[in-house]
Amino acid sequence: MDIVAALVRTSFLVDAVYTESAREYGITQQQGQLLCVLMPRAYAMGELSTTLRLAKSSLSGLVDRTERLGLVRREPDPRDTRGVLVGLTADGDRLARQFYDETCRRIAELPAGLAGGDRETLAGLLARVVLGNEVPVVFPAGAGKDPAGAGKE
Amino acid sequence: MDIVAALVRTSFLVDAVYTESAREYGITQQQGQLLCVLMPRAYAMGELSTTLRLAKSSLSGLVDRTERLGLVRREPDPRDTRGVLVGLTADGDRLARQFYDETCRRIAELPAGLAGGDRETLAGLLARVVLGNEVPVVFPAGAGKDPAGAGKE
DNA sequence: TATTGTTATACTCTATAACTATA
DNA sequence: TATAGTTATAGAGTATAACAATA
Repeated sequence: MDIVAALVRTSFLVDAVYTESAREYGITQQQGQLLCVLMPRAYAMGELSTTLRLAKSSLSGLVDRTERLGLVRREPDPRDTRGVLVGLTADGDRLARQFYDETCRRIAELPAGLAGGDRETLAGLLARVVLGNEVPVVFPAGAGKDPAGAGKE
Repeated sequence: MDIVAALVRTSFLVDAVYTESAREYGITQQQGQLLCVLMPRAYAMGELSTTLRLAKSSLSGLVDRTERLGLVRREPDPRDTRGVLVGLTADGDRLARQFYDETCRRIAELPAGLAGGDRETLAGLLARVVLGNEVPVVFPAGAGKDPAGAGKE
């Protein structure tokens, strides 16, 4: 298997786990991703649009639907009257942590067949790929409480 | 960056490249994936449903839309009167090869910052992850003509 | 005038449930 | 009765273009 097929099929696998986990928490993959991005802090719509690589109108709709679930909230941006800041509600924060922890747990199981040293090597190489390609932080490492089993590995 | 964040962010990155590439060929990511799966041979709807992890009605719609673009074709299954076989049309085969080659080229660029040996190591470790988790072959390695620059690496 | 964000509109994607036809 | 697919329906996701309000 060449590097391209390996990357694409790994991506497909991770995506399926992420989607399935979100589903079990009553949210969609996109909503889960939004919650994870917002875990450390509130974002302006424009920032979110860039981070999630979505057209701004697409993001408006995503925030609308997630707001309707009571998971995020729009607040005025004190530094720009035109803007809004999107942040987690108390419910959203609780769900985000649960979803994040559980999803970490499941994804951490994917390389279960690798020995500890190989997992370290894989993590290091992927980190270099990610950092070399300006990937926005859609999934913070070690945000919130230490996710079970995924903290330092 | 731990292994979980590395996997999720890599997945996000690969997904973005794949989607962008599809877009430039006038198709969606899902249609592109369908075309790639069908490159080696025709599939029954049920097989496709399993391979792409889609509900069968979701797949019916996807095939409908892709058929409307003239890229795939439904044919009766000679071995089961109830079933249909979905295969590429001549146009679909041509587009699939172009899309596949170009997408391979772009994804092969993602680990450009890694030395050849490190790329080999990464490919090997990811292959073990994929093979250890029963990922369907959504993106064949080396199907059709040798994709530029992604053949043996 | 440029930027921030929303609305209007039109697709695509997805799933569940009900259905048809064949095995 | 079980299986292969389709249809009906509903909602989520996405983008482009036009718009409102503020910088």
